[in-house]
Amino acid sequence: MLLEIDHHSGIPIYRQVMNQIRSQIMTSRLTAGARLESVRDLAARLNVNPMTVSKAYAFLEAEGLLERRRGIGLFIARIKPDKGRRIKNELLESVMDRAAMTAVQLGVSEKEALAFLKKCYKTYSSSKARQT
Amino acid sequence: MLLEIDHHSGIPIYRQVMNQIRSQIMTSRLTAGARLESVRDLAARLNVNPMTVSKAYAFLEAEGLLERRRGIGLFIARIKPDKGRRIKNELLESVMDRAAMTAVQLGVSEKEALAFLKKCYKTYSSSKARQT
Amino acid sequence: MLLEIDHHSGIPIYRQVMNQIRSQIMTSRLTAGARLESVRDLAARLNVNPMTVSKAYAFLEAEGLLERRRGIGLFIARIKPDKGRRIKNELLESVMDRAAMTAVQLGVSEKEALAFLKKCYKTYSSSKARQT
Amino acid sequence: MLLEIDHHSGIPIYRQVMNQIRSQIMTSRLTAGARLESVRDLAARLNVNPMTVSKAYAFLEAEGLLERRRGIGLFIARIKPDKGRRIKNELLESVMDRAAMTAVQLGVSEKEALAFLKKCYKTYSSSKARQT
DNA sequence: GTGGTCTAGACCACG
DNA sequence: GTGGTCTAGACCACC
Repeated sequence: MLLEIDHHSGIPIYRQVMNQIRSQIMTSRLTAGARLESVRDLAARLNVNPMTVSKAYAFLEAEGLLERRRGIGLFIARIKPDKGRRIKNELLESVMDRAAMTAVQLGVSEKEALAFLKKCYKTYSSSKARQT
Repeated sequence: MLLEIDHHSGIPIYRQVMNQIRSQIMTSRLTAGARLESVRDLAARLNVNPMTVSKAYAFLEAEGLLERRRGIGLFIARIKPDKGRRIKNELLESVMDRAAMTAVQLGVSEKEALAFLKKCYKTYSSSKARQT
Repeated sequence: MLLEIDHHSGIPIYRQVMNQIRSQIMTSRLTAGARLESVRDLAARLNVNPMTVSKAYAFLEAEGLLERRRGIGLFIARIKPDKGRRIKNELLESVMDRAAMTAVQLGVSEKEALAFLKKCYKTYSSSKARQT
Repeated sequence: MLLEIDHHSGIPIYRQVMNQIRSQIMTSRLTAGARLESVRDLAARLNVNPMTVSKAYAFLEAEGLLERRRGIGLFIARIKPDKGRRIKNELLESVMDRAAMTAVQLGVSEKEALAFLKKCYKTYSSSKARQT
């Protein structure tokens, strides 16, 4: 599992872990039934405290994205497509909402705003291509 | 000066104050040379701690958007059109960047992402009442 | 706020805290907008580590039952009646389901099962009356 | 012996094994004197760790429901009708107690609680296939 | 003052 | 081996 932690971003580590795992599930890079790296292993790999990883896993479990099998490990839950779409929309909405709000406040026209997003999108999709 | 604080947004209050003042400067609703409300007055009016307002003012001063005239008060700084555009772009870029990143991570197509932003934009441009 | 912790029940303390707060919200003993006891205060009162209380609060916040106001404290969220009812049903269903399952497995008739529940219900509702 | 394990239920596997065997004894599907499957055979058949089965057997033996005959195997113990009824009652009481407590805490009326249990009972008595 | 995050280390239940 | 819980104590941001 590819995870990248930025210790200087100001975003809590456990949140970064949550976001990245959630996004990998949403984009089917992690599929239902797959086993997650163990808490200890991931913690060692990321060089953080096991409790930090455990916290991320616990919240994702509360969200219904992960399932525990006692004494064995944590697995990606099989979720209904419905729910998947809803989570996706919520995530997208929150960020788009914020972008739109800022644009309007700055007096940026709709056209400009869209152009800006387009530019940023291209940057990310190409950088992702490189990673893959 | 019209300012609205949302105690439930999770965004630090001093940030909300900063964002709204900055956006009013950028959109010329506050013009160079105008005097700002005193820390105590604004704090009383918004029903927040004076330190919170003071902090917002201090950061805006550091950004060069406000000018402190000792013993008199704070005023909107004259900024070069160049700088104005740069600030605007920075603000816009940060939110758009985040939006694009999320969209890409979620596997949302460029087209979808743009449509989503468009929808949110319309919401905000029509109801400008709710500002953060 | 009345909270009782049983250190010997085997149920994690943070779960006990969650359950009791959730139930108090559901039964309107804690009403929307009310401020919760601070993490440190509650921890001191229950004689547990502050992180344990914090954990309970964090999960309830993730459930949407609590709201944070930065630097001020945690408050009961205003939730839609809809959502309240759904949560109530989920809680009730899980426990009734288990009871029914056990009864069926033990070969207990429906009539007997209902009579048994009735008896237990009376015990609890009267003991609650005494507490109030 | 028919046993079904649900790896997703969150209930410890050894508990599931215990519950099902106990319920089969209580409902005379397993009768006194019958020999139990060996730990290794049952473990292989359920595809679980032998220690898990062994643990379940050990607890049932401690409860007096099983008898160990050295070098031969485990057998269903002869239990007095009295004791059988007591065990049955204990099991039933624990779940009903919990159900009643939850209902009272949630402010659910006795009538509602009974109706809810009735509904769940019917679900289980019709589809006995899924046992825990 | 408030809550949030992280660490280090102990102990437990489960398989 | 797995994850879960709890503690004690440090540090941070916000008000």
